[in-house]
Amino acid sequence: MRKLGRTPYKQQIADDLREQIADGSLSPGDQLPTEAELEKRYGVARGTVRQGIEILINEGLVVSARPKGHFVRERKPMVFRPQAEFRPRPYTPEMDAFMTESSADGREARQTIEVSIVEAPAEVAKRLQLDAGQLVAVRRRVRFLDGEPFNINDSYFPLDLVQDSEIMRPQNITQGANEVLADLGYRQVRALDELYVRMPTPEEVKRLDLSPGTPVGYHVCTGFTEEGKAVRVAVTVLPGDRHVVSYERRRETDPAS
Amino acid sequence: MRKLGRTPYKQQIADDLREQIADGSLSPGDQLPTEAELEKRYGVARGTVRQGIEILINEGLVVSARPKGHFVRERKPMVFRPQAEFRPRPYTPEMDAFMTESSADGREARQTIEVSIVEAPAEVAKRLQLDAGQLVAVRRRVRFLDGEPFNINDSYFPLDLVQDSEIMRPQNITQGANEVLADLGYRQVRALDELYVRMPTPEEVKRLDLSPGTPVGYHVCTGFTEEGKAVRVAVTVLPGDRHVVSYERRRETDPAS
DNA sequence: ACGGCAGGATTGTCTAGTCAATGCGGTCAA
DNA sequence: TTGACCGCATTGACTAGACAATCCTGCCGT
Repeated sequence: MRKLGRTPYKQQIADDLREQIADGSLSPGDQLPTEAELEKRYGVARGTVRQGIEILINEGLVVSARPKGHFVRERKPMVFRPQAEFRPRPYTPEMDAFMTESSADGREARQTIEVSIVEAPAEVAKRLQLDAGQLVAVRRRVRFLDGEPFNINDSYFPLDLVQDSEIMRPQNITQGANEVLADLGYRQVRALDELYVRMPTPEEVKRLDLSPGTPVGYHVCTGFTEEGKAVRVAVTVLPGDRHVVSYERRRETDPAS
Repeated sequence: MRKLGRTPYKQQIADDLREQIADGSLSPGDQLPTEAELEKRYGVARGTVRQGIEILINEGLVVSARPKGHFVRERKPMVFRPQAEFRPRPYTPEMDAFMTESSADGREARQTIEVSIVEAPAEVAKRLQLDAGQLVAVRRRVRFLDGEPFNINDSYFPLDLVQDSEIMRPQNITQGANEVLADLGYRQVRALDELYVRMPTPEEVKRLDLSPGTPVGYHVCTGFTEEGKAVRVAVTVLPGDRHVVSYERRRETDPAS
């Protein structure tokens, strides 16, 4: 029992369980066999079993609910549509066909808002074309659905633009921050979206109550006025298990047709 | 040394090292202290040290190069621009300001192509408005940059549309598969992009040679003709450590202005 | 009927060790 | 000089155990 050159036990355990999850013998929400059970079944030490399960946890397939056991993870993403701010119209009809499951219907929505003035983080300063250390206003929001944190949205504005405006008040802005900016003379007509895929920082894990093995989409949106001035940078952190990012595109500048 | 209620040692070790990575005392490419070294430094068993490092590996911050040691991971993402197929024009000028680092300049590009006819996977069938099990043509590509696998792109087409066309040949299509489809009378004018963020499957890990702790963006693009017929589903797997997804948007249907 | 408490099942943390696998550098022979 | 080989440092896999933490369940007393 001490020679290698085979696939490690932990890997085999992970593979077997993953297979069972894939083929449906274990459905989302089901409990996995207990560690003791697997220990017996495979004839290995508990530490090895745990390492096998650890693999699945880090793949986001399993969550542990101590001390009840390990469970197959459930995943129900919600649509995140960056375009909505410029084009609030509904999806193309074809969309419904495969997106009906992702809706916020009947769920209780809520958000916390916190406004402050900070030195622009390098990433933000770069996009707002400011020097490092210049001050910006930031509206930090955490959005909840049914009491669970759903995503983080931090919007940064050059301080001189929004000083004393409604944006500085830590309340819900009914007509939207973009409209307020427009009223101030900074209507955004273009935006650049960047989406990074990575593992969350510990801080994000805490703020969003993420379980291990949950990657996040890190969405940075920079809004520009007609004159090409960057007036807003919105950073959104989207837990991968709770979101689908969606865009619609149309062909432009047809060369033929 | 046997009472808990404190933060676990493994967590502390991970936190300390993460901190050092964040503040620059450990730069990308640097070697971490060896396990033996950390064992001594923290006065814990080697297993505990390993668990601490494991955390960072799963966060994508550290890679191990056995038996040389553990190293701080390097990350250089490349821009992925789904819009390019409909709008090959360059970025907005502002883009350069913070995207210059992400370019393929001077790197050797290559791809493998493999064409086959398969039963449509459920996910694809749904989007192509086919019944489960109907046949589709699929072009599977793995794209390499400097010999390293960079992303996977599988494009599915309803079999009856592309039968005997150039799309069925496992070669590079110089004018692009979309042009071939257009020549066949199925010009795409709209597309729907969906982007899921998740951990890779073991198969994806193998195909893309991903190191642990690398999440992927799972990009599904459905292309529609003028009549609203779905004629193409492209599934792209984007390793998070090697890509930024980018979109440009413009305000439409101005209500005011 | 109800509240609290004890015990049990289960996962979480950790120790102290063994042996395997691997890449690198240095030694030594051709 | 070159190539083969050996040893070493390091990480990888695993064992067998101990004790901690946590939630649930069922019992008991009021």
